[in-house]
Amino acid sequence: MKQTGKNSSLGEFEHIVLLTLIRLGDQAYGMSVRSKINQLIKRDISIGAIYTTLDRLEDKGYVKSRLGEATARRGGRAKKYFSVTASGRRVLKEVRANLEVLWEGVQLSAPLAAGNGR
Amino acid sequence: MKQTGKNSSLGEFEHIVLLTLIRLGDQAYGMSVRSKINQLIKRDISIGAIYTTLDRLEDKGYVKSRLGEATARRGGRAKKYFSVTASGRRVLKEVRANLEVLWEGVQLSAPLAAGNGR
DNA sequence: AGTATTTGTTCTAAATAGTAGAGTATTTCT
DNA sequence: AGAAATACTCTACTATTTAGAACAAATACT
Repeated sequence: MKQTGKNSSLGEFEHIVLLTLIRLGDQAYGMSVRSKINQLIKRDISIGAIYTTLDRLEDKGYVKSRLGEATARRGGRAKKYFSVTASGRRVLKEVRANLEVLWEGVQLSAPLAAGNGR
Repeated sequence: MKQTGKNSSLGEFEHIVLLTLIRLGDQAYGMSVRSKINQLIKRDISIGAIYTTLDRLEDKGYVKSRLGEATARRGGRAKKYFSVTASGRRVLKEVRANLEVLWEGVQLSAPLAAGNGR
């Protein structure tokens, strides 16, 4: 009875988006996710990239969405809010655990023992 | 003068492979990378997946390879050893830094207010 | 009212990354 | 020589990432 719960992995960007959604809480929607990512790490992602990822994440059941109402500001049209599901949090936790194992003991910095080059 | 040093990011699996190479040190070659990954995180990757990723990583300049000699054991044919370049370490460092920022303050665990599960 | 501007999402197309597995080389053991 | 073991190559395919134009809806301005 292989309880192989799928290859619990996340694409690199899916990982980023999921974390950002959690960060933004109830203020997470396409545009805000985009600017938050741009703010947190220096990476300018197109808006299309955000939505395709959000959609895929929803297909996988890692996020769910709800439609909001328009706000009273110029162009403030209805937003589509996203939130991370329990399943999404679980996979995030697993990915994190794997990363911790993989990074454990890895020392980047100085190539000390490399035999003084040559 | 945009010193845009590329979108320093790494695919999810590239990330894993790079870390594993560092772990294995001078004993890193296709087959050992595969079994090491399988050992560290529970993930059974095909051998083909390992090599295509290794090749791609080499194209990007994140790893370099050298050919070893055959060892005196049944089937011990010549191995192709891989090592992470300075550039590879650099990108790894950047990815790590980004991940740290993204995870900062993110609390997964208890959905306290979620209404007792379900 | 009519139109420009702004905020926001959809859709489409294309490039990059991830994955499996069969095929090919060697090498030792019997 | 033939079998078994270790290792790498190659090919094909699927999934993820990415950009940007198109579309929608709401307010601001004249």
